[in-house]
Amino acid sequence: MKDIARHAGVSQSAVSFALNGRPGVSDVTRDRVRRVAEQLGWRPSTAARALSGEGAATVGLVLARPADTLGVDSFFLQLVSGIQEVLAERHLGLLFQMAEDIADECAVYRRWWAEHRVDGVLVVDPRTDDPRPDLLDELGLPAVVIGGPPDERHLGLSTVWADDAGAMASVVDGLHALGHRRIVHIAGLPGLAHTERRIRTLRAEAGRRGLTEVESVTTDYSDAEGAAVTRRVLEGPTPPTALIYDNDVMAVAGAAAAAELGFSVPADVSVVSWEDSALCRMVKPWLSALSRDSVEFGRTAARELTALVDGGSARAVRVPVPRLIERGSTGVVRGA
Amino acid sequence: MKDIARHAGVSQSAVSFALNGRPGVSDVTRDRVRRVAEQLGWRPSTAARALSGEGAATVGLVLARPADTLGVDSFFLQLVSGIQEVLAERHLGLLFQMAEDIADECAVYRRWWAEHRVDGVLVVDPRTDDPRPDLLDELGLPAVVIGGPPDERHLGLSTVWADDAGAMASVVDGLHALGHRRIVHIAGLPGLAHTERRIRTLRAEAGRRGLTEVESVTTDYSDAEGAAVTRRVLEGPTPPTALIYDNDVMAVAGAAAAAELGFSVPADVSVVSWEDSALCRMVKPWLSALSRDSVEFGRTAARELTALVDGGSARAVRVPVPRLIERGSTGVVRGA
DNA sequence: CAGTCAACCTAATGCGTATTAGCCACTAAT
DNA sequence: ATTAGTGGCTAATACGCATTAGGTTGACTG
Repeated sequence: MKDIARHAGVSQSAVSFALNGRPGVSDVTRDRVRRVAEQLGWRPSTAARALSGEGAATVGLVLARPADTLGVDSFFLQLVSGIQEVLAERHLGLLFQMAEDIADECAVYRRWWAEHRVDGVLVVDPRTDDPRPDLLDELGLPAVVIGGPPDERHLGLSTVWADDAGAMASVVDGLHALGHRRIVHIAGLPGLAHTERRIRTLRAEAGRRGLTEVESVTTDYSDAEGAAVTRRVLEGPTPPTALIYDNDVMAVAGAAAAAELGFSVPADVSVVSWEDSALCRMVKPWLSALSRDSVEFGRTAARELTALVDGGSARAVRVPVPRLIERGSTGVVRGA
Repeated sequence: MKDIARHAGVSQSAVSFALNGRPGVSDVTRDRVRRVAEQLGWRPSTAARALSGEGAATVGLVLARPADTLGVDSFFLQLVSGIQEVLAERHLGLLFQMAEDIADECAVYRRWWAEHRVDGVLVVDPRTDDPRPDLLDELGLPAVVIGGPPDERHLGLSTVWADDAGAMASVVDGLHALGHRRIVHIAGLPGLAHTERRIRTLRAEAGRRGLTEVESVTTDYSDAEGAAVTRRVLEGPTPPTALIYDNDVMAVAGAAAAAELGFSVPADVSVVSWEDSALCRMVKPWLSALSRDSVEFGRTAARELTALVDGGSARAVRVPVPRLIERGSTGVVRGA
């Protein structure tokens, strides 16, 4: 800015006013300054900006998954892609960090806050009994919880969520209509909020219909556990006729395991994946899956966070309920 | 620091000396200051640090892939996981950005550089005729090219690479020993450096053995193109007996396509995937794959970048050649 | 006992930006 | 004709840290 001021023959303050659209300089001076700045390829130093109270122009995202459980995943990159799209427009940076566990993640938030490194954070994989909302509220760090249930207890936190309960109800509806009475839900990690929500809803829906042979089993989302649980339940005395998997990886692995045991999909057992991706179309038959727009999910979350950072008030935004794409893996119960 | 100074009864300078291990304060004072800092939960403001010449304590990574070609991927997250591990130790942040294309990516580097936002960058997906090394050299931004060939032309750039040529040679060796003479290589994106390297090596190896029915076909890495190319070559007059896929997604899709056409794997056609992941064990038979330690790859790259940022000189580091894991998808040629 | 030096500390400055206070010339209003 | 107001600018300050230049004390030396 010193250089620009010199070239344009004005003071640094005038340059600042001109470039930030503040009053205090004439239009001709403003234009001149802008041209010089352009020509010199000037960009404000984020450090200096941050130091003079403008915030860090950065939001944070930490992913707390141990490195070894990091498998094939399409959701996360798509989510980030959507987030980026919105952040890039506003020239906001995304600081990304991986953590070993939630405690580690909290430490990262604390550090970021103390270092004034981020203006806000995006929180993923909300849990039941999650310490993060409390912490972020305490720190006064604007945050958007992605995938969590609406949270009225924390006034600084926005929430972006899909109605898992509604989706689960519609899946059960569909399977029930096809004649399925014995359903097993191969769920994800036990501590996650949406896992518990789906399990609860499934139980409620089953109760409403008087279905007694419906259960949920939690896993670590891996193909190995997905296959193992599938084998276990199919080898039981009264095998289920429908399997609902909480992600695509387990669904594919589970379908393969079922085939190995001699169960034909969908004649003997129907399979539904709670995540749609290319994976679901790599096996025969193609898997029926709940599809959602993960990129748009990311966009929405980022938009909420920027609103919050700009001083807006927190709110809960609902994204469309995932839609069931019927493919070849679901059908009427044999003999029904 | 003002608060700490007040609490400890010394000047701000003394606090700075004490906390940064500089001489100029007695040991007792140093301890006292440190205790106070600890108690107050002090962390240096990155903005202020950066402003006073310490660098941004951040490195950048931009991924230039259009959002819609973002498919199932295990490599990238693992790479980032390794990168993080090293960066986190040194309390360096990772600024992540997605870009539409290489030009966009270059613009991001320019902006980051002008804004003093990063101390260095990690460059992925190097291309033949890549504009990025020139740009980064010109900007004087320390950089590590991940997966590129050693580059002596740019003195500020380190390179971390695996010997694709060696790996390709060993794969061809293996297939040749099994009796394969007609091999098709379903390659990745045409502009990428490693794609071209593998293609060149395959041609050279074929030439050395007098194999005339060996070819490479470039794709966009998607399951759709992987399957399409597979169908096309298998339906030709003299179908190949071995297929080498540049990633796991195409390998799986290709194997499925082959099966649909009535080709049995590996009796009629052998399949090798140039990327190992859970995917390769989700299909029957399990796919033989080239396995590499992507996490370690990331660690190495991050280590090189930190060395460079610390003022070290550029160099080319070779990571181990990917190893072929023989599973059920490769075998002797029928009738051999 | 004055002089020298080292140890320990404080004061002052700079980094690049935004902002606030102040200054000057000129116009409009009383 | 004086005053109040205003547009257009400059000077000065703050932000939080690192660093450099001083300054004070006490011990040690000749």
